[in-house]
Amino acid sequence: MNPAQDDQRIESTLVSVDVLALRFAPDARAVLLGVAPRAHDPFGGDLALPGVLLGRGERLRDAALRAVTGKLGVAAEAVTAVGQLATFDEPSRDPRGPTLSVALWATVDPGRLDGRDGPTWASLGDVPALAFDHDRIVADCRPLFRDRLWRDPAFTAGLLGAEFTTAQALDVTEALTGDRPYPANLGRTMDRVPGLRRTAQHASALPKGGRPPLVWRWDPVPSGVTTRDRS
Amino acid sequence: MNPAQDDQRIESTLVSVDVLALRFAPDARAVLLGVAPRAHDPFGGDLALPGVLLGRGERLRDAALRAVTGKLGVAAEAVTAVGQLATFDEPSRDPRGPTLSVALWATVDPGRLDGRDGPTWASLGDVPALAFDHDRIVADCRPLFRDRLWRDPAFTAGLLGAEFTTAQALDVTEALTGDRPYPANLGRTMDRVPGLRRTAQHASALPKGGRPPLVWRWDPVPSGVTTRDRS
DNA sequence: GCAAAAGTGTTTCAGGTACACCCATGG
DNA sequence: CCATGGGTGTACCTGAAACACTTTTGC
Repeated sequence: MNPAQDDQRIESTLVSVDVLALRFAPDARAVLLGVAPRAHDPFGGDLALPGVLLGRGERLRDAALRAVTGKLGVAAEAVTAVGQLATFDEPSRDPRGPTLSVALWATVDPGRLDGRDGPTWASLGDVPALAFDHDRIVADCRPLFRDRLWRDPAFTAGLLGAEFTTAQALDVTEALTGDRPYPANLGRTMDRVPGLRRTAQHASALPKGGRPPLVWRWDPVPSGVTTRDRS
Repeated sequence: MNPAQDDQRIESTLVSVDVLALRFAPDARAVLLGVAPRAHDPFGGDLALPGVLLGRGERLRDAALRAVTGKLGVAAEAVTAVGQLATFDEPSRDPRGPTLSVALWATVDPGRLDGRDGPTWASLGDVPALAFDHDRIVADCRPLFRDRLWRDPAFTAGLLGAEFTTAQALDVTEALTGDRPYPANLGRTMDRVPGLRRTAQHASALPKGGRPPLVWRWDPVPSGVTTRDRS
């Protein structure tokens, strides 16, 4: 109707990128979420998801890496994959003013973590109270993890690593879906995952005896920080 | 590590909201996508998805309504539901500078459109070339529609209206999934959709004869612009 | 009554779930 | 050789797909 109607608005919203950094801990047999105490107010000292403000022209994945390296102290090389989850637009979610929050997931390879373990890693099954609306973000995104496991190869490979055993796959599945599948059925599920192969190897040395589990491997994938995101 | 590390960046990215406005046309038996010629450069005159810059503190859904009313000339009351799709962060997607694009869907009730049909409605099966990266946005979001149909009640009810026939349900399903289900099977699918009920009524007057299809209705839902989005 | 289009019931098949059984290891 | 735990094969069950058949309309 009004032909002079224009795109321009005086002030634009700030965009923050909040990361749900996931890491599988084989020893604890749990999937951990990276959280860090906030350095400044608001919520100074409280635990929160690592997040940064998105810079002008910055890619979401780059901002996510910045958040994970800066706030969690995780080396960039330890981040195996990054992907998109959802966007939260509640204007009052940040007391400093309206801020859009784009939630991303990132998977961390515990093998590539440098020594000192600065950040707090909370078990996904027992996440402490977090600053801002991060509790809600975690709650809303948890079912999205469940959907991605075994369906999104980048996510799954990022979480489990290039090589893993059936036992570890069982643990991860239990952590993300809530119940532990029968090993036989999970094996068949994994057979249907493109790019995933059984190897002839068996992992030795289980803590308490038992048959050594099969080793699975992703086939060609060059790897690096991969994601099949719209960008 | 560096305790003085700060959230603040000098300049923040602009956020645009681009809307995939869907409308079911019972006569054409097709699902249409709302597109409009751009008023200004860049891409002046080219067709594009309706989009606006997100104002400071503005909700995504409000921006989407602003886009649909302003760019498509659709009355706000005709928008039956709004929801989130994905975020696109390619920095070069807008020649004017880096802009984040949050893609939303909106459903439009053709019955509540005011007379003059300003906007172009393109069949989802035959979308013309669009400005910016909107071709890619449409391509990426199309499978998301398929997932939402019969699973997201807000989306489904928004698209089909409060009351619809089996024949219309068949048309919509075919438009969104690519193939037409057997009427019997679709009926059973709809029986499993929460809130959806068969009525005793039959629609009369088919164009070319044939048995009059059943009428389906959503039960209590107050309606209005509904969405079950994280916000 | 013939064509068109929905609705009903039934068959079939694939997928997932459950489980009984076998195998390999530590003690 | 026993406990532990993964692997193999198989039975079962649910849910979706396909189709024959019936019902209701327009011409």
